[in-house]
Amino acid sequence: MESKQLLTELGDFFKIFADPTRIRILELLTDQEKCVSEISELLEVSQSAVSHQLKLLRLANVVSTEKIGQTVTYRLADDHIRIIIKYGLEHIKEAKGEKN
Amino acid sequence: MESKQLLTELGDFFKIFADPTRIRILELLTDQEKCVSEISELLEVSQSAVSHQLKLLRLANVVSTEKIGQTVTYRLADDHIRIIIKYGLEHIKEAKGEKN
DNA sequence: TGAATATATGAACAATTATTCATATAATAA
DNA sequence: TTATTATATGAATAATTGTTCATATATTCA
Repeated sequence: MESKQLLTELGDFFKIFADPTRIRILELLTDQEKCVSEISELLEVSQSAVSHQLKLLRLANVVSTEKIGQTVTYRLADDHIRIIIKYGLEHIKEAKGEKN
Repeated sequence: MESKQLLTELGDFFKIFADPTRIRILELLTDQEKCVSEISELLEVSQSAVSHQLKLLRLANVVSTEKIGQTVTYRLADDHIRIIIKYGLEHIKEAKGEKN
């Protein structure tokens, strides 16, 4: 059994995925890195809201950034993120399937 | 790109993991099924709080139950849950390691 | 039937959080 | 330098949520 503190940190980590805007950003970054304005336009979420959420993603080590000129490019930090999203999607798709 | 609605459902799915009590319950059930009172005692969380959280876990298809007599046994619904917890733990342990 | 045990649940309060709005910072172009 | 563009951020409001307390339901035992 892992320590209570570590599991609380794990809960905090999963909070990152527990918001529609953030999970949409992460899924968008699964295939390709993108800059803030692209994310904002593709998801139809205000630039401010996107920046706020990207900050949380960055603080959680879930995305990394690269600044070139005025634009900041965001990408997934590592493959754990891809895998977690993948298995989450599989689970809910299966759960949906089993309802029929 | 997955649909906005599906990704919102995915966000809701991850909310399940985004609470210290729930993630501790899930980690506890990783190795062995347990009944409500065992969970309550092992985690030192009130029976009421545990039952409330177990209900959410059940509604999200994350655990399944079996009632025998007065006791209700809870277990993880499928291996996706184990895998998601596993990769989550790996991610935060690595992130910790990289700080040093 | 009545008492005891295991689990579930409704209501309410406290705490957390996502967005908007306004504005700040930084980089480029004119 | 001034204007423009890209991104970041502080404050405030609205909405969501986890726990506690009290109580309900269900099962077993005497």
